Amino acid sequence: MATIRDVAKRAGVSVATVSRVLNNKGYAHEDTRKLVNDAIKELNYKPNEVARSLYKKKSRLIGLLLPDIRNPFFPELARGVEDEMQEQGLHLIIGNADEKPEKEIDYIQTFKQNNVIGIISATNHAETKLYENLSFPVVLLDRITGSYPSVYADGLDGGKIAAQEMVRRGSKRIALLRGPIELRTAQDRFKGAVDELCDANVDFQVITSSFSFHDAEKMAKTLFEKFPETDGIIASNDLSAAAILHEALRIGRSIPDDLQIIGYDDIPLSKLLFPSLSTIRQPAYDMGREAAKLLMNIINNKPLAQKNIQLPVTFIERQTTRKVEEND
Amino acid sequence: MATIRDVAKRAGVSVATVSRVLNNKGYAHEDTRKLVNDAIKELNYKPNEVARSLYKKKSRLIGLLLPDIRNPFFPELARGVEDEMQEQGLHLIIGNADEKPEKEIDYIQTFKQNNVIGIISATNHAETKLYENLSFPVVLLDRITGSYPSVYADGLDGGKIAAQEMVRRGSKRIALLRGPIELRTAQDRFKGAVDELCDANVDFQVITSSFSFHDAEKMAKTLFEKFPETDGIIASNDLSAAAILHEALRIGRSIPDDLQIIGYDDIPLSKLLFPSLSTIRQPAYDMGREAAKLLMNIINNKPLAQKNIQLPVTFIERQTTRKVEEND
DNA sequence: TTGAAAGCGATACCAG
DNA sequence: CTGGTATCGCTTTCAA
Repeated sequence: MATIRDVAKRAGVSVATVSRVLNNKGYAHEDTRKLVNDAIKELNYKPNEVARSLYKKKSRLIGLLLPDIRNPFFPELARGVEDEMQEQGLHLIIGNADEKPEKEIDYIQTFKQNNVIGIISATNHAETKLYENLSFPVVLLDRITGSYPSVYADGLDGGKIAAQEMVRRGSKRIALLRGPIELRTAQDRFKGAVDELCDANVDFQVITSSFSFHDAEKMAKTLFEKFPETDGIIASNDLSAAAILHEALRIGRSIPDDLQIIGYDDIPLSKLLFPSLSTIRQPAYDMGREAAKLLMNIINNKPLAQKNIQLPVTFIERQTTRKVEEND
Repeated sequence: MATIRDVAKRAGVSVATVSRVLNNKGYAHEDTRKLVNDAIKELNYKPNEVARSLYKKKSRLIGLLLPDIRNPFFPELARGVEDEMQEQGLHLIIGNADEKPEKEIDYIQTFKQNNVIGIISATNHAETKLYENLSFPVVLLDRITGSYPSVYADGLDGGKIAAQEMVRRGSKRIALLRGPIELRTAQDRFKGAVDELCDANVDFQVITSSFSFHDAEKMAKTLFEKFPETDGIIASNDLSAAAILHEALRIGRSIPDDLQIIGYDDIPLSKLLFPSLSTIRQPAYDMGREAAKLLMNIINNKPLAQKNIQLPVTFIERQTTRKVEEND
């Protein structure tokens, strides 16, 4: 690999000049500029990011921390972040924390050691001390705590809409899944639904469940054993909803006539389920993009319109809910 | 952040000594060693990977290139790679090439510039020149070309098994999906199936399809329009199979009585479909781990038992295929 | 067994 | 407008 020295020699100038041209900083005569640029092309020179990073204590890397790369919701977020960063000439180190704090610590360490200029985190432990004393900004994605800037979807509204749609379509004995207690986003959608259900003339049960694949199946079985009379289920995410749908069909429930299901997230596979899953859509890709933009604004010291960006959610009507007449 | 100088000062030794202790290289008196280690602990010193990397021209980073992070098969591979690397104290930069060569080039550039010590690639363009002239080893994952070491599952056998099971369970008019022509793995499973079907007393049709989410639905619709009399479908991957299953149920086909479906990959969601999807399982997680091990062996100049590692596939019987008596 | 000093490849200050 | 040079934090000869 050619170095800045090679370029300088070839162009017949000093490394300082090359550096200036490279970074469009300080003066450089038009002619020398051309000389340098030609040399750069001829040698196919690319600056060494490591050397740059060492001096400036800043790389062009962003750390992205995901809680569970197997849940299709997160790759979708990642795509949004990635696309936005790419447009800004930045790159991502994606870390999968796997819901384990040790892994998370380990990744944060790596991020630090590689001079990332910022972190976007969607893990479950951002409230803890892990993120303290960092010399670069942190943006939370799909997560909320008091202290960090964040991008998330409106969980209260999401829960509310889910409950409304469920009631409106006639379910009377509803099971409400409550995601991980420590996740503010999970609790928001839960609360939103609870509030709405309390006001409605329906019975409902609460079942606490994790977000992960592994637990979803067991949870689904238990649900139908304990509450066989349930005629409507508001799931905490699409993964759980898929497991529930599967189990419901297995035991011969008729969907949506006898049992309605509403998921949460709208992961790509939701529409491939059969019947396709009615769900509350979180704009995952856009959330990722917004988080990336927010982080960049912070890094560049741009004034922030708002520190916490909330995106709207929408009800996606598919086939696990019954049709009703529209009366707007 | 404390530097090696701080440690040296605190321990009352030179930076050279600290470095030696740090890397267990060269001599160091037991007492000084302790002195240094104490200082390291007290200051909570972590070596600056960037500086290290600049001097040695080697980082502790591995590049992992994925074609499509939204296809759940790939996160599974990634987990395998990640876990193995983590055990070796290495870290991953995951790049999502999105099936676009520009993105791939861009990531390879980033990998180079950040001194990765190796790349594991699962993209669709490894045959091209992108990977030439790299100063570090490349391992292909779920991909095969002549020139690079690789880890993959036995596609010929996979296709063969799928066809056997399909025929054995009584399908007579089979649609065989053929994945992307340029992917050797896709063609292997296709060929394996074709060979088997040719030998059997059945009709079959070939339909070419991509692996992506987006195209799956359209393809499914077309399939049933063009070949309504089909009674067995061998899909090119689980995503396509899910789309086909969805469409089949939508148009009222009875599964598996009237139509059997066999997928490929065994992504986590396959068992959550209803009926749950019979499929050919590729050991994705293990493939990831093996690829990581292979790469490390190459990096460490260990003798290789084999340059190309083929893992076995298995038929996972679920509910989109009919039961038959076992006669081993 | 230890330390001084020369890099690694870039940036940025300061002098000219 | 341009060039010399110290510097970023670490590793590795080479001498002592």
